[in-house]
Amino acid sequence: MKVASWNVNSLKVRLPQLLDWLADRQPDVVCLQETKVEDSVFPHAEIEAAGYAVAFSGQKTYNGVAMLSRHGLADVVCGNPLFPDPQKRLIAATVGDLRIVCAYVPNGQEVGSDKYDYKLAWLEALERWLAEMLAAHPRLIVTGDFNIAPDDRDVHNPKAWEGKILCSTPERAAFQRLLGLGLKDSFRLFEQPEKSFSWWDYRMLGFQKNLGLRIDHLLLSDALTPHCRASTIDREMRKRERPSDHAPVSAVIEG
DNA sequence: ATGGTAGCCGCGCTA
Repeated sequence: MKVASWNVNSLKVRLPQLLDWLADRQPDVVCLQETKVEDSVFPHAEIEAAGYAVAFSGQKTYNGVAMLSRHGLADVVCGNPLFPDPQKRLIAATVGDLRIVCAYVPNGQEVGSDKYDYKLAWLEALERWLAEMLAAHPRLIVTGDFNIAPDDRDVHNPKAWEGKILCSTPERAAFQRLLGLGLKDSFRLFEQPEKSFSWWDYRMLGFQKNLGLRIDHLLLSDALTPHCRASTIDREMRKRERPSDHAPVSAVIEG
């Protein structure tokens, strides 16, 4: 099972790239963030024609998540029942014997802002929800755009980013509390190249200069980590014309 | 302290 996550930054713009990428990489499950599309106009027919079942929870302009699966989707839940939120940032579903959560964690904008407080409250509620979920579903994957670079290895210039949004101590502590529930960052189960990032600002030639952060993650429950064979970042899509600012990430689970 | 780019909407807001 190859499970992937990609912040597409507008599914309308990126649909042709998504379809290309599905055909090329053949993932079994794909979690999408920042679809920015209302459910009534979600391009489900094109995705189904590519061989995927799809569930989605979107809104106009901002946010929006979706899950694609070549093996069906069961028990779809949109949003965190412990945190009523008009912003469409969470979708969960079961594929075979895996429970999968697709998350678009709030960006937070700036440390100390209202949006930052919302981010921390949102993460606290996510932690409580995942604690319940792990008890019911030991084979759990939590993936998406976390908008948190877990440590300095995940930042192109740790000094410049110290204490800043996506890198602040409270955000990193919230990420560690998620791991403390019994989840592991699949990327760090393996030896990885230095300066591996999943997001690069569109500005200042960020990608060309590799001025990135690793903020997109695949977390695996402790029951799944022994079955993980690989966890990688696919930089190819970021090299395309009119790319998303995020690269897809994926993990391979066997057995 | 600000700007640079992208997407969307509607000429600013969010990332």
